[in-house]
Amino acid sequence: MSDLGDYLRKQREQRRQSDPQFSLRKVAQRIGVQPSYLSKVERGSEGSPSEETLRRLAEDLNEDADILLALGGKISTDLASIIRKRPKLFAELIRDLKDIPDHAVLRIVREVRDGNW
Amino acid sequence: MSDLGDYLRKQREQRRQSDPQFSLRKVAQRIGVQPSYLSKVERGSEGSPSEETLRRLAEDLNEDADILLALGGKISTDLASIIRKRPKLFAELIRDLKDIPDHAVLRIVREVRDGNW
DNA sequence: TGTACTGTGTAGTATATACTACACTGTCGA
DNA sequence: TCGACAGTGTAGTATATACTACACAGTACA
Repeated sequence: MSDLGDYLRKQREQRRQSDPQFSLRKVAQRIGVQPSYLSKVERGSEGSPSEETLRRLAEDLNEDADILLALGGKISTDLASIIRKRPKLFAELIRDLKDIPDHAVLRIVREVRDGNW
Repeated sequence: MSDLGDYLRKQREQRRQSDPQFSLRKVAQRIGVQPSYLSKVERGSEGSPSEETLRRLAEDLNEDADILLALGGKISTDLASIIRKRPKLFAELIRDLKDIPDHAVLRIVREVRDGNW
């Protein structure tokens, strides 16, 4: 039911196979939430955690924060703030890139990185 | 104090000079909010209106919705959803574009549009 | 067999969001 | 001077968000 929940449980269980420190309760304690809450999040019977909590989860599970945030229906505030500074420009770009395949977008990323602009 | 409020008031007042239908009360009625609420929004003594309300405002004032949303601290849900579908890719791209000047970003937009990818 | 874990269910809560309802005051033209 | 506008101030509200607190049942191992 919940993409985020399924993903989190899968990753945590995997980690848990080689390290008992990745029980639900231990993770919950490390990231600073109640185990019952994390349990509900993993089973999708709760809305998405806050950005802060998702970031702590990402760090603890060694996952990419942007991915967890996306699965939780959020966008990193630093990205949002970059976009908000030039809303028309980024709106145009992002909508244009909507249907462009990954490899082509990656080529643009590489071009930008190389300074070919 | 409020960028959004200042902007809205300025645009509305300007429109009002040539068309009395742009009084605060008239606009409020057309977009479906109480005049007192719009008044507070324009003076920045209220948080940002919802995306829906900002969109109606943009339409009524003939302004760009992405700009009003940005001033209101929001990002269009359609953009957010495009990003969330490929979070790593877009996160990387957007962070890389953070300090790239407008004209260079525009060149990329044009390239994408021309299919040079 | 007990104690030390595991995950889960139920109920409640503080804070924020996005407004409404209504009364009030001021201005301006007829 | 009055009626129809204009904008504003105060108070209240429904809903969502992001959790907590605590009790409970099952499993394992010493």
